[in-house]
Amino acid sequence: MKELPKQYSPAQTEKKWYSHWMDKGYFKSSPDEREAYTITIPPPNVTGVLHMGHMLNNTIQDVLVRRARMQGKNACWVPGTDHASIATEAKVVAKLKEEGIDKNTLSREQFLEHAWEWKEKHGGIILEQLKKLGASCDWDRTAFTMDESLSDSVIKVFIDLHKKGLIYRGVRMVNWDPKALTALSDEEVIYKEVNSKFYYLRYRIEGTEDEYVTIATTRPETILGDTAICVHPEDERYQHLKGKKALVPLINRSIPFIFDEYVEREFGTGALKVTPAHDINDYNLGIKHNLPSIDIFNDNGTLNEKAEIHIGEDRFAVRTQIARELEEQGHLVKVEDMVNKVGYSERTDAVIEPKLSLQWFMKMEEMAKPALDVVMDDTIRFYPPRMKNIYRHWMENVRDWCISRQLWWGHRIPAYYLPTGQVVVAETADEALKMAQEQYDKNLKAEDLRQDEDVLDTWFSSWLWPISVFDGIRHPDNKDIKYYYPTDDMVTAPEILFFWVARMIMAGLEYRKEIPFKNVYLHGIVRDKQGRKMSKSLGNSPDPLALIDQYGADGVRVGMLFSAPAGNDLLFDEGLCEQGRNFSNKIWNAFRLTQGWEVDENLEQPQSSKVAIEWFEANFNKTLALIEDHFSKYRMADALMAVYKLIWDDFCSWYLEMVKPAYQQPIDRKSFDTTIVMLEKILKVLHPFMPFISEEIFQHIRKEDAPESIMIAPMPTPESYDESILTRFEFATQVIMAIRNMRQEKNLAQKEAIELMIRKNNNDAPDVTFDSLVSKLCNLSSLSYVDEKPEGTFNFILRTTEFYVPLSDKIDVGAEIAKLEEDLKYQQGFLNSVMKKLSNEKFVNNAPEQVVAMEKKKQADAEGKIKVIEEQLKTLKG
RNA sequence: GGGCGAUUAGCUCAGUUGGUUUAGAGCACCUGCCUUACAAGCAGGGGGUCACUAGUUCGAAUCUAGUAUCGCCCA
Repeated sequence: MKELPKQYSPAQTEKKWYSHWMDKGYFKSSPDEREAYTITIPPPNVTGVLHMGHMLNNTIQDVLVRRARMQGKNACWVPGTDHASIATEAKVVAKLKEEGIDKNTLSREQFLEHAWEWKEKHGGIILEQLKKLGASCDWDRTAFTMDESLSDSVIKVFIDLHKKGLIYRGVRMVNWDPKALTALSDEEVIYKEVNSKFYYLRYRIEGTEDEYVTIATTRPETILGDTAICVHPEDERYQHLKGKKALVPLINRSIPFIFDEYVEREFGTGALKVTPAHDINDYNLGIKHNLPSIDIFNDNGTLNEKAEIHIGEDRFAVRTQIARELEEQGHLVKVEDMVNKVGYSERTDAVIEPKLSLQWFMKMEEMAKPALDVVMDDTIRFYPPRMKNIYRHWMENVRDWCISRQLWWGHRIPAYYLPTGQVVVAETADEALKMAQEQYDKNLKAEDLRQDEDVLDTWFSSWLWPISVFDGIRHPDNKDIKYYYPTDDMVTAPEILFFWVARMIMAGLEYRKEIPFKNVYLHGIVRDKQGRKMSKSLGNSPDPLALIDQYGADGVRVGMLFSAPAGNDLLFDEGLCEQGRNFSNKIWNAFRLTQGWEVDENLEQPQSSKVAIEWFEANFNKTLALIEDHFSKYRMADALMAVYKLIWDDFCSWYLEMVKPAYQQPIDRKSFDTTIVMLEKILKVLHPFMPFISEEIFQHIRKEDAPESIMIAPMPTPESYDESILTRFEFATQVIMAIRNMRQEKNLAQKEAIELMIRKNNNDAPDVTFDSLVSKLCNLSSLSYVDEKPEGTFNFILRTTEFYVPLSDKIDVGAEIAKLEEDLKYQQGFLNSVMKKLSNEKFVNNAPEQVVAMEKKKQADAEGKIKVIEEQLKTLKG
């Protein structure tokens, strides 16, 4: 016998098998005649590190891929990363700053050198971490959004959409990040509730000495950019202001009063300062009323010369100072505390400044429609389906997408400006020059053209991901794209449903005339036990790699999945990883048990083992069908729970106990071989969830002719089974549990053999199928059927069958009677509820036949049982 | 303010088109066990007016309306 440790230790095993799989190339996929199963990874940030969200996301994908592979499909999981423009550039800028280098002193080329250096150093760390988790990605296909083929695809698509008129340049109010010095999309802005001050300021009315109008604002520094004061046209308090002007405090600029129903009379004083350059609503008002825009901020959030005062100072410093100055000069009426929502940059946490600027936009309306349709008609299925509603709401209210970013790291916009301000869009500078010469001026030279300084939003490359990783934009007919596209499953978080999933669908329909994936599985966000999002600042996120060290990758995978019910946010609890580890250990010890058995070739198979096997096979097939059903609904936690119970409860607690030979006794050949076959089957079912331990044990028990690895072994498929053996076994377990109970109550050790007598009622024929098993598990010296109630025995009743156990203990008649009476009370209550239904004519007439029949059966069962109990009571009471 | 969703055992959640022994699971908890695979274990056990109110129905955790509380998205 092999030496096997009592406790399973994952560390060595996991390393060993992962490199074995890599060496054998089991993760690789290339097109062939088999059915393809494809997942493209939601690309994590290239310079990021693994967090709990990735753990969950990739565990789910690996389960799906491994399962598909074992089902005989050509499974391909494409890994990769995205360049994360803002996040990466911010990190590089910070790193340069530490080294004393200011980004502004570098040329674009110099900066990009630093950025690529950073990417080479940190890029891909996260992919290495995924290997620790067991991810079975085809690593040869690892893609990066700034790889040549993916970059070319982005540029090609930009040019194509520009030609189609779907990309345009326009002035818009954008979310400006003064720290990153770039525009952000709406989705990159996080609104937080903060405690602010509400300043009531009075503006003198022009041409008067002491007439004022009071407005309220949370941003007093922006008065320097005011170009009007707006009141409601029906507000009686302000009728006298028609045609008049007010003077902006401190700088005494004269601004008109305007009247618009936009103003809420009840809010503040009912008079609103209008700063079109710095507020989206004011901007719209400004357009309507033809107001000038005065942009008082520099890009970095300091004030510029248009502010007239405090030039060069930071907006927040100015807020404090200006409040003081306003007070000194008698313009501050009062200050109130208020809570309002302020936008913050998701990446830099800077307060967002609404700012007018010239940006590139993509029209969304036209593309959104078909992308909405394919989801609503279930061409693409969302799991959970309720996400369809949320998707629809967004797609019906979609706004144009601001795709330019004022950064260097990313895909530079292929637009070239002529000295005259005209613009040409072309793949290369040469082509741009040619176009410019043809369209505008044939004397133009290369140095006359200036390429746009900005890069494209990272999502503008990731929306092509399912196509571009197979190079399907540049080469639409290549073998890979034709074989793998559309992909099968997209596994991601609901927070990027719009950023990414919606846009991938648009891109797929636009460039392949086909959906990018068939199913979208949206898993929840990983939160801590208290329901808070995991974040660095809270420090409430465990280190995933430390967890793997502690519990094994298998254990952590189980822990993640257990906490992930379909589509809900999950409250992560380390205890679940511990449960996963304990599960590993349980499986390990089940395997150990079988390895300790000595096989006796001459031994005949006992009846108890024979029926145990029959039962387990039926049960196994039933569970397989259940697991398939869960998978078909993407209910991973439920599928795993079914596997967990199959192994722990059914295989370990029942089956192994049933076939286990007595201490130091040998086992017969037939039972042993079948047990090993069973073990192998359940390991296969387990493999997608716990790839390492299943491989380790599989290799120990593998036969010569078996597949070389469990990960390429065929997944068992459910076969038909005899349902009745399961119900009959169910009754046997009740008998066994009742006897165990009795032993415990009477303090009777398992070692002491007992007698069992059974009396059937209602002329029922005894079912002896599992008698041998009951005898074995309960250590019975004899099991017999009797017609008369024996004297001086302990007893229990199951359904209408009576069981008697003669014991040397004195019987406490009072206690027995009490127990029976309690049972009787319950049965009578139950019978009552059944009779209530059956005596209701409407029920009998309206309910389906089956339901009525079932109730009648309940009635008969209950009556039979009551009769038996009553008889026993009569005997006891004597 | 607009929309979406939720509320079932101490915790996290299942409960399919209303009917399957007067509601299930895992964990936690309680009791007894170091019984020769596993104490990272074994054998048992307790625990819920299905948020509240009204309605539809022969029958409601399930359908409808209202109330309360919470969450998410958008403005």
